[in-house]
Amino acid sequence: MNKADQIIQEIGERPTAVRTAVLGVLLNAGSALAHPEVLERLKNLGEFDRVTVYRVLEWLVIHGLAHKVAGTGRACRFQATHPDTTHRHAHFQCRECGKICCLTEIEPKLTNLPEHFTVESIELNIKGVCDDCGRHIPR
Amino acid sequence: MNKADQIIQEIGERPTAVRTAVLGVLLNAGSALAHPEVLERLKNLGEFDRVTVYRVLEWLVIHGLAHKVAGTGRACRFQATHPDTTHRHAHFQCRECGKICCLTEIEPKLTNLPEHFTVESIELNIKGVCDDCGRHIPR
DNA sequence: TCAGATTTTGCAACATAGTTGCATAAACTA
DNA sequence: TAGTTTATGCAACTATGTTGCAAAATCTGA
Repeated sequence: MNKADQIIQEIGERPTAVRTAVLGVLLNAGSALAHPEVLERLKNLGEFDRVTVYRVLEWLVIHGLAHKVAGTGRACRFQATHPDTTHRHAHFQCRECGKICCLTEIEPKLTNLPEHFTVESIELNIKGVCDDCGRHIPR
Repeated sequence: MNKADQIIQEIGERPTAVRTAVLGVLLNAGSALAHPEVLERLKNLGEFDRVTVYRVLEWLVIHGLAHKVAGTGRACRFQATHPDTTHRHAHFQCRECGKICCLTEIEPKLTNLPEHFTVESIELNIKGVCDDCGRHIPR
């Protein structure tokens, strides 16, 4: 059975064709994908409506199967939540290629947080130049 | 003389009417403002074109007089850089009222960053419920 | 397994956020 | 003050995302 299918069934929700396909795409991607990229990769798997894909991406986030990352551009990117990524981890976005990836080794530490704020999530976005681009592009 | 005017002159750039007005709005705001909010507040100061305001906001960022914060919505928010805010600081966005404010007391610490990534900026976004909303809205 | 209820999908239209090209206006320089 | 550069305003456009609604798919209980 499909990995994506399995994950959706495990949380007791309906593994429809679109959900399975979208989650599958996210699981296979090495980095966070923007909506157009997801749509592009779905073309190999069938015809899916862009609105439905938007809704499925939101659905995945609500059900904790993916998370939304705000990058440098205007578009949000989505990434499947792997069991080993906790709620508190960092994303790295490359200025050159725009790729976003999880840096699981980094644990953002909060010190001196004002007491009257209730914290629900922490996002640590690091921007710079990634390994690949740093090698190819002399600076 | 106007504070905004002065700041722009100090960096050796032209303090035009729009630039002074926009920077003034950002300086007076307690939190980061999205483009429509800036436009709204500018109405008291005269008629300004929305495209020009977009361009001025970008201009302020390029010249280091403001910084751009990605919030939960799609719109970017802009905040005047105060002398006491360093390049590495945190933003807090309230889930209820959407307000974004700087938390200068927090210093994001990076540990275990992979060596092959060149870091240019670090953004620590904390989401939750702010002081005001936490008091008014029982949860 | 069928009828009705619920959920999901697809389509069209709309909304929001931001960009581009270009002509005019303002500011600067010699 | 004339010419050059820079900034602004307007219109049109692109990108990203949302809403309403009807049709299709799925589920549930008899």
